[in-house]
Amino acid sequence: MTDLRLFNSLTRRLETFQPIHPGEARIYSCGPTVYNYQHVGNMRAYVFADTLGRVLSFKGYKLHHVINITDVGHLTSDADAGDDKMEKAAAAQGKSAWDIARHYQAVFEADLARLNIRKPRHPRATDYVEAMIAWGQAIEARHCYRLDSGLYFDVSTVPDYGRLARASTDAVELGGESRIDSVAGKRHPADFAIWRTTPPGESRQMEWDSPWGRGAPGWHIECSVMSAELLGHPFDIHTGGIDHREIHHPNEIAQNQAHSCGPDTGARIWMHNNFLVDRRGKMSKSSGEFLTLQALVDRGYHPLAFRVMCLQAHYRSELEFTWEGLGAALTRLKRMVLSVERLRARQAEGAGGTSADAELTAFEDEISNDLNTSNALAVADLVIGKSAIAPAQQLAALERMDQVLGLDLLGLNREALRLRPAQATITEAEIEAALARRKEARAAKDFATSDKIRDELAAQGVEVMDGDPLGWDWKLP
RNA sequence: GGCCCGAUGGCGGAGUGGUGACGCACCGGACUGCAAAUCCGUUUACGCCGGUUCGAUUCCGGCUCGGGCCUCCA
Repeated sequence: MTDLRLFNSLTRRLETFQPIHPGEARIYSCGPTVYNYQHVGNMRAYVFADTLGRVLSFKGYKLHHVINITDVGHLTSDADAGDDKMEKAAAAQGKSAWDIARHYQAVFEADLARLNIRKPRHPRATDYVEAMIAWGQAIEARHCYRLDSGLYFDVSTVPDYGRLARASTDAVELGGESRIDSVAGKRHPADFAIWRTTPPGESRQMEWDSPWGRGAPGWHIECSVMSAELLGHPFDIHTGGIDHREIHHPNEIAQNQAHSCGPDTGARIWMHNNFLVDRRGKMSKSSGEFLTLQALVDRGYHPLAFRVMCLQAHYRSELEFTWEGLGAALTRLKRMVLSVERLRARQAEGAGGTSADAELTAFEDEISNDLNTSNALAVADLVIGKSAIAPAQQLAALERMDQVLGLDLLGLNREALRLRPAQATITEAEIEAALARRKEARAAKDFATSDKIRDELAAQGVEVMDGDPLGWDWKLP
């Protein structure tokens, strides 16, 4: 079996995966704050985390995967002042913060399912507040100090703070002109809140009693606590978006070091996926407009086309989102699915032909090389096109590869990929009726009528496909 | 202002010190009443200037442009 080599952000090099617990792989992936919909850029992170998990399963490891749900409201701007996201959303929608969190968590989980992301554990931060308080108490004496606004972590008390971000404590301190006023009393600009005390006279919907007053936990503490509770420290791999490499994960590491009283970061390998970007830069929720998975579906693009799009690029590269690119991915997926249907029809031909062993080996080599899904996908296409391999063998190989690709290649069909755009003005029944009339006209060699019907359908976004068993498809923008 | 990353054909995107992935589009062919869908086949690239080398898209330096982080963020 090929060794699995993964890029560790901690060392900035490829490292061979060595499980801490023989035969097991334990992964923690930073999940979303559920105060709004997730955009497709967010979803790329989970396609990546899922692919990593699938590769480990493919290689025979028993997988323990956690994607947490941040349902505690954190702040919209400065780390220690400003509005709370969850409470702000609640106020805007006239619901409670708890309802907001439940709603967006449900939508998030449904989106994961539509992308064939296998169901990991989704612990909620609000279920671990007691443990967070206990963690804070454990590290307070040696690593924290109190201010009126809460309990703060002193980053100078742990070794190598910012190692992951490649920033030394000094560099952070000297970091040029600050664009944000820092909280009065903080010993160091990089110090962060373990607990945020609710200001006197105010109250929040989500708040708890603590030794530091009534308030809410800081954002960073939840990942330290939940990963320790659910996976045990140290665990194998911690994943997240590349933005977490600079602030959130260094802080998480600092907390872990403080708690274990040692240099250990809590996880052996830290991995970060790059952003999905558009012409103007990375997608961002705070900057207003953003694309949800549902917006793609509304336009008639199957969710798995987005997964193909993600898989075509390496997780460490920025990926450009365009509708043309999504359309290309959908076309590719359609053709792959069609090929599988064809292979299935030829399965009875017998077992003559070569095996697909060489391709399976090549496939494993690619995914073992820091998850080169781009090349792995190309190998899958190679299997489809290689007629020297017996159809049954081709199918078996594709089924095996799909354990990693997660495209449901053997379960999908062309009809399942034909999604009705939300703005379509014609119903499927009307289309079928028009096609029946067209069939009569063609039988009577009345091509003028036949072509007229076809033009009318085209005007309504429907593409007639006579030579295809499917008969018609939506023409996507 | 500080730190960091990227620049590959029409688009997206792998990868490599020397035989120029892959997908989509395009073009040609098959099929079709004509198209479309599908299948088969072909074409197009490595930002600029130097350096190292027998040879660089790949290594080094500079430049230009683009992006990220420094504030919640996948």
